[in-house]
Amino acid sequence: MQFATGCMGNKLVAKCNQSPMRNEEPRSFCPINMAVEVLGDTWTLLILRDMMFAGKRHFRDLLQCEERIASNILADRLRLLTLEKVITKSEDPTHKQKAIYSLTEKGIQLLPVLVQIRIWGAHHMGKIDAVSPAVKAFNRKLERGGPELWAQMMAELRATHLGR
Amino acid sequence: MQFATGCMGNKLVAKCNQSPMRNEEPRSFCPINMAVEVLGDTWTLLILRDMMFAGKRHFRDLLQCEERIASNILADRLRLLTLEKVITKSEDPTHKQKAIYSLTEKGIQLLPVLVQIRIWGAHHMGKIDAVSPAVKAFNRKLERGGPELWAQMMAELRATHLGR
DNA sequence: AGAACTGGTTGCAATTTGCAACCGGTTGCA
DNA sequence: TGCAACCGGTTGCAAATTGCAACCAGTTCT
Repeated sequence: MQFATGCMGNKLVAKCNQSPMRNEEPRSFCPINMAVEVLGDTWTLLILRDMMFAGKRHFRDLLQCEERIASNILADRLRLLTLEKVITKSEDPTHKQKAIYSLTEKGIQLLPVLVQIRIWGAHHMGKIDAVSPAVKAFNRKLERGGPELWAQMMAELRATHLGR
Repeated sequence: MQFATGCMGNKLVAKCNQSPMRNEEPRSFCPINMAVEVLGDTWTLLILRDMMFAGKRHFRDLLQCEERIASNILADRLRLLTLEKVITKSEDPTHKQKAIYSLTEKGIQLLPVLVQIRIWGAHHMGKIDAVSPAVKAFNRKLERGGPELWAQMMAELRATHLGR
């Protein structure tokens, strides 16, 4: 029990609203499939988006996402991402009850995936007038930037999430 | 009714085992979210994987994927992907009952997304000994290849799927 | 002291998934 | 010609997952 903040008798209970404990065999060992088994749902990538692009690292912040994720789903996804070592959870020194979620190196290396998804989405799904000029400009930058830009962004994430 | 092959009185019935007709508003207009609303489930990306990397274009072929997708789910996802214009469906001239699924330009431009997912999966989820040397070699090639390689692969897909 | 904020949990209804059986038409082969 | 195998699915049902809204016990702010 490394982080026994908060409520509820800490009885290792974990039944409600939770995806399987991820003990099961993967459906196959294809790398794409293994990745999809972690990322392939409606919320996980949005959580990572908010951590990467919006700098959100607290439960309450992540809960405020534009798409209105439910708190039980968020809790479950954070648990799974932690289990998969895409993120880690630690205490916030400034507030006994606050948890800080950080990207691991594994998580940071998802940035190119997110970037490509964003480029594709902006290109093919984007309602032009529904996005602010600033966002549009950043999309263009991402498209032009290429691997070097991603590397730079990943370096920044390493600085803030891994303290390097 | 453009393609009335097969069975069932064509009564436009569509109730069982189907995701919503996708008439609903998106949860938000964020490009990543809009993309995730199309791609964010456990099967869609695997179908696209098989179309892109394994050249599968028939229902029966796609049904044979390693992960054993159920036929009703496959039918539903193909319907959604068609609705989203990621793929198209057409008749096979050699066989009245065969449908050919083709990637659209929108679908082909998902290749970089799939490639990044594959790279990440191979890097971070891969059981080293569970993958053939040929696949491993191709993974390395993808990693080194960069945007130029993707462009080349996309050109090949255009040739076979769009007949250009 | 009380209000507001912290990271969640709980129960329940509604939706989605997965399974297995099945369907009617088409095609290849003997 | 006849029949088996193949074609793209559909159907009904049980099980799992999602979404909602209320709630909780500590902690911090005022």
